[in-house]
Amino acid sequence: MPKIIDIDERRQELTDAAARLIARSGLGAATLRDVAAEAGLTTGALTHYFADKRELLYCTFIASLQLRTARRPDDRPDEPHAALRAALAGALPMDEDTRRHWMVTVAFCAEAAGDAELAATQRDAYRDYRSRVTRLVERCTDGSVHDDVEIAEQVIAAVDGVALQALFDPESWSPARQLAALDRALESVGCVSVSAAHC
Amino acid sequence: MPKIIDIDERRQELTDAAARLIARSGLGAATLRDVAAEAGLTTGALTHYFADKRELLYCTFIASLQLRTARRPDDRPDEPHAALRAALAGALPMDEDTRRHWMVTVAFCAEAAGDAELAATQRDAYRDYRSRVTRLVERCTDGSVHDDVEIAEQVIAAVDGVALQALFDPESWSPARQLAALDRALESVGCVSVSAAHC
DNA sequence: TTTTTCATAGTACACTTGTTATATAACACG
DNA sequence: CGTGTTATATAACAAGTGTACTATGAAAAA
Repeated sequence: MPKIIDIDERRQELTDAAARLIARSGLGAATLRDVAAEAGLTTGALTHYFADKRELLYCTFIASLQLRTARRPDDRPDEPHAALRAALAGALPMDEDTRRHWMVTVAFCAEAAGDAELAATQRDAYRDYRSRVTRLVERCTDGSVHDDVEIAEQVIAAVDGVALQALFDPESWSPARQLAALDRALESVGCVSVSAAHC
Repeated sequence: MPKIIDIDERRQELTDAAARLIARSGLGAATLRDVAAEAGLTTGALTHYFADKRELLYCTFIASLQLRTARRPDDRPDEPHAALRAALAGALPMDEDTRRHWMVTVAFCAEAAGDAELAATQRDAYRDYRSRVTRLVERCTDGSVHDDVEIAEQVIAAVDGVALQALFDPESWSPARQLAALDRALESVGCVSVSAAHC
């Protein structure tokens, strides 16, 4: 009867367009018309898939989060230290994709200030991230220490701090420098990975 | 001849109102009318002191930056390690003022995505911060090491990473926990301060 | 007191926004 | 081949935006 369309795919096209626009020109530039145009559609189609602008922003953040979490299942090393390093390196804004995710995150945070539900979403995303990294740390320490959570927090903080600086100063923060900072953080915490030489 | 008014003070009242509004309800809620009303004035007065909304946001960020940098000249310790620790602790969102500054910074970053001048401002602010912390680190290491800048970057990253997490999860990040994370970072970098006991 | 000059209020305007409603086009299915 | 259902486009709307303009008030200086 109806025109068959992959609704999830369409939604992702739209959230992708929103993310692209936010990263390129800021949150203020992400108007409904512009997002629709970026996706090659019009507001009519957009409102068909998202009730609000708020819902669009929410889904854009979630989609960007999943995109960063579940990408490149091929280069996921088995060795614990390498796995930890790879997971953390994936959060650094070294390419266009991770940069975009970071900009979406920042925009989301800026909007979450006055919105308790968005703020809770951001908080839970961080908690998930923390527990995931904690598991990776546990595999490294093999239960020999009792403060895996603290270690995870420390390396997450190191990575996010570097990311925040690198976002607006890519000249000072080449991918190599970002990785070097990550390795320094891993080293000073005792979870040294394989040397950075092979990168 | 004219009505004499402290123009700088007025400007600060307005940027304060803007910062308060941004921190409370997000950047989107910081409309010119609302900012003026928050300061007890009207848009007429606001446009008398700031040409644009952009200039208002810019000055709000700068003012928030200076406010955080140059506050409490009394509790600035002389001992190098304590001085470093105090400077870094001042960046943690442990009270309403620093929380506000962080929210303003996030909002500024979200807007700076599409504005090269704002982005450059954010970048330079970070560079200033980095060189200031580097000087404090130098006083700690006494020239015994050659990578003071790397150490400074590492502790800055640690602090900012914690701040970012603490912003939207204050339940998990009490001031004590934030300070503990800072001390852990200082310890693992070799710049241990006086014990956290006296705080 | 009078004059001058700026601070501020108030208001109007042009524009953009998010949203809603309506019309058209496309396509699966009987 | 209709036909009904849905995707999408178009258009209109009301609200709110930043900005510009004008009028008023207040106070310092003459």
